[in-house]
Amino acid sequence: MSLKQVYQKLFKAYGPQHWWPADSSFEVMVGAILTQNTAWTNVEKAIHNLKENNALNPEVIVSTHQKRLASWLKPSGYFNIKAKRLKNYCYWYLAQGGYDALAKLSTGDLRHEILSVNGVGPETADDILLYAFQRPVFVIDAYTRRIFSRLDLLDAEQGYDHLRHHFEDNLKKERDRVALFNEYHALIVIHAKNICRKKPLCQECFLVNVCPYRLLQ
DNA sequence: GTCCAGGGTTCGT
DNA sequence: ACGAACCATGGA
Repeated sequence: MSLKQVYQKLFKAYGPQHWWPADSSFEVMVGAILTQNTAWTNVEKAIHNLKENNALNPEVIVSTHQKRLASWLKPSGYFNIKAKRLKNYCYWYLAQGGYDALAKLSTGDLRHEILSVNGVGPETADDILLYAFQRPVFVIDAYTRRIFSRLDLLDAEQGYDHLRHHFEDNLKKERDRVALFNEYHALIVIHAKNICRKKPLCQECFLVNVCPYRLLQ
């Protein structure tokens, strides 16, 4: 089975996911940082708090005391470290001249820049590149490793960039890779969280043939 | 009560 | 290279 075929099966099974849910590109970036190692429903509460305090913009975030910012982020967990990371990101974001200035950079340069922010690692950076800057980068997360290694479509022990390039190169010829990668990552996540968790047969990976739901056969 | 989320990133060893 | 630390919230 090819990566393209897996995508087609996922799309047929679940349909379009309309990611990333947000009112602005900045909200996408904030969400990408806050969702590190935490459930999305909790991130929504934290973003709600920011909106309620008119703080969903980089200027307010950099000028808000970390303790106060952390109190708004509390529902998303790791609030102290995330307050720090969010401020780091916003300080960098403003120093770079904001969205329009950053959007002028090549994808490679932009990725390198984003990764220079303390608290932003490869997955968060790629979320931002793909969902906020519409760049054709493939996001690798724990689900991607688990599902595709179970299918023997990748080696889970490989490093992040190796796996990312594996997907990007394999899908190089596809049209509109931004839309494709956008939907693909969302489908992987939705598939992983929705199906088979209670079923022993497909606890590790829901894409194998034994999956009782048979969604992907 | 236990487990697990769109579970990642940094820092110390 | 590997483990530890960071953390809230609710549904299964």
